Amino acid sequence: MAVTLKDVAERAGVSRSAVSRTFTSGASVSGKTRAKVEKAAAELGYSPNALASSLTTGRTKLIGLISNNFHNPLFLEVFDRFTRGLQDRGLRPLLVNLSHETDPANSLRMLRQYSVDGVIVASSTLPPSFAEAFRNAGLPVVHSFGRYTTSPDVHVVGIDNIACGRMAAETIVEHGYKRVAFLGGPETATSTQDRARGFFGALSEHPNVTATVSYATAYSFDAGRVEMTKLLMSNPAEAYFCGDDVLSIGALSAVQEAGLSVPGDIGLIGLNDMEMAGWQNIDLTTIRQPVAEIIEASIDLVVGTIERPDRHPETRLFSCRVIERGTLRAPA
Amino acid sequence: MAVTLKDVAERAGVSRSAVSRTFTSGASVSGKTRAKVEKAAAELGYSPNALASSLTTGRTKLIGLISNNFHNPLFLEVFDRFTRGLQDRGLRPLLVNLSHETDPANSLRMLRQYSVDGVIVASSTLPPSFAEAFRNAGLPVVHSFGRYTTSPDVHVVGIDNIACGRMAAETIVEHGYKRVAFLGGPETATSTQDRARGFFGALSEHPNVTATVSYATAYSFDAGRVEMTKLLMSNPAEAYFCGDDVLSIGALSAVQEAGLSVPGDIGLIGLNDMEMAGWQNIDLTTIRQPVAEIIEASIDLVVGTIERPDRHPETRLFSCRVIERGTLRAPA
DNA sequence: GCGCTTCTTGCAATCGGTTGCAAAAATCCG
DNA sequence: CGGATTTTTGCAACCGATTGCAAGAAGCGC
Repeated sequence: MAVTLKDVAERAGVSRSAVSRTFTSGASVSGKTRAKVEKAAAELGYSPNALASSLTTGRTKLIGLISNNFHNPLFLEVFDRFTRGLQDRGLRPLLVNLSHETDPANSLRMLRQYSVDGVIVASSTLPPSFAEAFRNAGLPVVHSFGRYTTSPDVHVVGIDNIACGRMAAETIVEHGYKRVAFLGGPETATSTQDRARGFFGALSEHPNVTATVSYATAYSFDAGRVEMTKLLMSNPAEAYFCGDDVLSIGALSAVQEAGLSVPGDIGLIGLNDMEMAGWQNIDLTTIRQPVAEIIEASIDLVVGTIERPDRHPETRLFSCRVIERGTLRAPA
Repeated sequence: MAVTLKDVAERAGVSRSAVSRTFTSGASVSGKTRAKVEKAAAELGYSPNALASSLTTGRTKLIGLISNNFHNPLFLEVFDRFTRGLQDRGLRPLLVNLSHETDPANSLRMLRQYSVDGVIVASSTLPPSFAEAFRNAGLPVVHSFGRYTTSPDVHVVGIDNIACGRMAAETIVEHGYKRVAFLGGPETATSTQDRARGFFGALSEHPNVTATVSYATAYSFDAGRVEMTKLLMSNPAEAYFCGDDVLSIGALSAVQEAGLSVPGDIGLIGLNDMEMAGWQNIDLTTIRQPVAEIIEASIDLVVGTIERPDRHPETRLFSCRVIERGTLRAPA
């Protein structure tokens, strides 16, 4: 069925090596035979079998893309950019959906069976040990949207969640709020922990501002809505920094349902700047995470590590910035 | 670096064939050698190279998953379910992001290079010819969310868009609206064409209801918002059937910005029932597309066709149902 | 035209598996 | 226990490519 190297060689009247060489750049072939081969290949509709060649070259150009964030709308953009970015460099994403699994063993085995050249872990909730398992198995790996550590064992690309927490605090204070709060995601998520630390750290420099904290059970609309509904029942704060955008939108919904106005009665600021945050009927003030840059850097790093496997683990953090929309009142 | 069949064979003191056979189910191996092999394999941490074996078996267990819908939030759920469903059957999704390309040639070449066992085209906007190109190349293919045709050349799984259009019309009429309209996606999208046909077909049986039509430039929030803003400037209809949910939400935003009330002044009904439609601060009445069933059927069909390549092309349509929320007023 | 260097080319081994075949071993049965 | 049958096993060829090597062809300078 499929046309192989041998078919082309026979048709062109040359050896199989000659055909192979015309298709690998930098090999020595005369113009004459190259022409013959290309003609034959075109007539037969030949394209080389990448898997067979991977056997000898040791490169499959397959990249394992692992994620457990299939419910965060931001990740549709993440997958879009990853797949495009990888394709542009001639790499193919082999997608692994982690769902509720947190043990790397299965994914590791599977990705090794397919001899992926490298692995990208795209998740803001998986622990550093997850990505490390791949590095320990000798696979180039990058943890995107991962936690910042001062001495990483694997490449990490993402944002400085502590700095983001600080930025949120300062923004809220600048807007004149005095009684503020952090409405985090799950308390076990490292991103929530870091954002909380930054948030309260910055507030400690503003003794006239009081702050409280609570945690939603998930980074989800419902969790945000439920938690905010609860908060509204007893003396809520004037402004909330929410763990992420989808949580914020849930909280926003709760506030509106309670008949209160945003930002008049209650201010909100989110984090991510996912697409829906900009929808005019949501209009969420938020902190933008530079997704495109994070993904570009992740791909660069994994490619770089494939080329130089001993490359030293590196952390690349990108700075975020506040996107002012309609859920915080005008600055004081 | 990697441990191979040969290493295991040597360690276990058996032939390479023996090792291979212990790892392929249904092969003849005695309990004794199997035990020796498994022990050696475990000690060495061996797992067979799927790509190498694909050379002789002709099966890679790789499935090309092609899509160009990386901006429709519904597709995050689609990717979630596809990747999980494929994984559960031991298949691996090789994701292809079509972006703005509509020529199958590149994807086809690439997927053949990787000898995928089958292809799933997940797109509501690509023409039937796209999927057909794969079938013509001898690859098992299923078009998910594709257009219904009476004599398909490839498997198609999706919904009956004409029936959905009819359902939307009848729902709007039952709710007592007399001046209604269809706000479609791009006029070139087959899904929009079919929904329009069903919508106006059903309305022709209600001579006392007047209907108009217009088209947004894309299935997107902005396009919906822009088009609705325009419509509101001159004698808008009382209720709109919008091409899909994200378009509907854009339209909803435009109506709210104009200071009109939904469903009091203007009614809206969407299509898809994506997650955000159920968010309480959106609360969109819409027609639910049974995504889970569509994806299950798609996977079944592609697997079935891999097993029996001559299988006759089949169309599987799933019925939709109205999800009543808050953007249509109570029935008359 | 000759000797030398530089390019091309084909052979054959190899990558990591699978599988048909025939020999060897184990099992069955009377 | 012996012969027939069934199971297990290893050999060797093969899947579709790449690549080191040595031989052959071309190109060079004089």
